[in-house]
Amino acid sequence: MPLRPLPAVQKEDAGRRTAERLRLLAEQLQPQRRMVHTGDVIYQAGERFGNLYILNSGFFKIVNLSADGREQVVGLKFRGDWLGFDGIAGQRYVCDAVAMDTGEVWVVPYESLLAACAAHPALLQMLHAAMSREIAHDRDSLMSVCTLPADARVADFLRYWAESLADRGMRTDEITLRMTRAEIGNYLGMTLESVSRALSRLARDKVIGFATKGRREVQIPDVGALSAFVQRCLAPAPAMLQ
Amino acid sequence: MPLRPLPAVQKEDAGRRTAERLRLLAEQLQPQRRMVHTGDVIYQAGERFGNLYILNSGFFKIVNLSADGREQVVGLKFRGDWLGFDGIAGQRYVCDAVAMDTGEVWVVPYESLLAACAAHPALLQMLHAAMSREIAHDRDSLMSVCTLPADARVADFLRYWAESLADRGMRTDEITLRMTRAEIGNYLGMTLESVSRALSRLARDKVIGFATKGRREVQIPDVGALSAFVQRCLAPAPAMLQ
DNA sequence: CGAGCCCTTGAGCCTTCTCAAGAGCGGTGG
DNA sequence: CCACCGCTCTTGAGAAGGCTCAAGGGCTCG
Repeated sequence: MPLRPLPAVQKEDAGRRTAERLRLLAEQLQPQRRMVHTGDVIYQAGERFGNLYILNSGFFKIVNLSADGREQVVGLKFRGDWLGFDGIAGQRYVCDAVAMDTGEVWVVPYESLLAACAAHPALLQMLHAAMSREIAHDRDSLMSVCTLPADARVADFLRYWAESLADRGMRTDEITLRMTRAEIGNYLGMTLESVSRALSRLARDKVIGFATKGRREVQIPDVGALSAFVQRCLAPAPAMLQ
Repeated sequence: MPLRPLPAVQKEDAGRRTAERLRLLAEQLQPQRRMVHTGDVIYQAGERFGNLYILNSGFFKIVNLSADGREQVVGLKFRGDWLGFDGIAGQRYVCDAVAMDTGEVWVVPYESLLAACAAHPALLQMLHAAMSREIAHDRDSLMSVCTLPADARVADFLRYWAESLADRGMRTDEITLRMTRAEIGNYLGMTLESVSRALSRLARDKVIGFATKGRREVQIPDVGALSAFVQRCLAPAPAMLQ
């Protein structure tokens, strides 16, 4: 039985790849840069599509709205991620993109991006890779929500957040959740109380720790322990012997 | 309160659009055509990426596999849909694509597609629109699973299936589910028993009907009734007065 | 120092899952 | 032709995970 994701070899160059990609994009697209602050909305469902956005720093959440008023966080975006793909097909965005922190986004008019892609095939490759990654990740999200019990979902969420940071060369031993319990619960399909209980259990099991002040900072001494915790949730049989 | 999706005006030309798109693709890409039968696997997780596929007829399911052996249906594909986007980023497919019926897929080598796109910008537009649609739909799936109770999820699933057929100009008053209760449950994050109970309830409420023989065929006299049922599930207050 | 959030924790309830039994349908072989 | 087998589906009863409701504590900011 295969038991570990093992996300390929990339230790010291974590983040360098992202930085390199961003450098290339900046160079070839010369995008307009725009500072954002917590709560800023970069685009909104229903708004006419025109730009894609590249996140140079900060964090974003993507919020989906249904016709009947349900509202759900369906994605999280980190440095190097693209935003706005959902708008291409219908020429209107179908989600809101909301900043969860101070940061900088690059504005890339879709039409001029296409023009640039025609000249630089590597650009097109990056665009497609970004869309592909988003599709693959959305599916993983769906699988987590569908197949994991609540506690494991929270653990997997933290693992995902930590790994996203690690991929970009950022610290993961102490991370700052940019979301309230309610937002996390919304993203994971559970209530804020359940999120809180799950975090308490993770802390009790020493899989995570809380900083001295505030429960927004989470210490993750070992990301692998989070994966192990998920596995433990999936194998309910305590396996008394052997 | 906005209460109805109202998916734009497209009655008699439903399906014509799809057919037109396919005609264009066939013409410009001259793809290799490949017949498939129920259970055939077009590509598999881990396999080296090279081709995208366009579904000309039949139905596919996309199955995601986790490192620890969980398996989940994360997508359904109908005529005109593209398959294989998940493989672009990592140069390996990360899902299985499995035929649920006899059908025909067109094989489109990614590299030659890019070459064709360079010559025909409309092609690139179609490619991006397909990827964009997939991203938007994956998010809707996540929202359904996260925000709807079991019964509503099943109703919404039927609505989605019926609308997918309608968009392609196919009948929706009587549809044949290509999936077992177990597969539907897996896709929706619930057990097969819950799916069965939900379908029974939908039938009892006359929102759907079952054909004389076999419970695989579902009669949907009015797709709108499915949406209404979803709304009813969301508004638990019986609203006794007024 | 008080107001407004956000978070935690408990108790009871409800939806959904689990386990189990049985029916319907289709295929196979005696 | 019919008996049998395997698979799928339905339905019930009981268990349980997660939700709802409620109370209380901690931060932050004015």
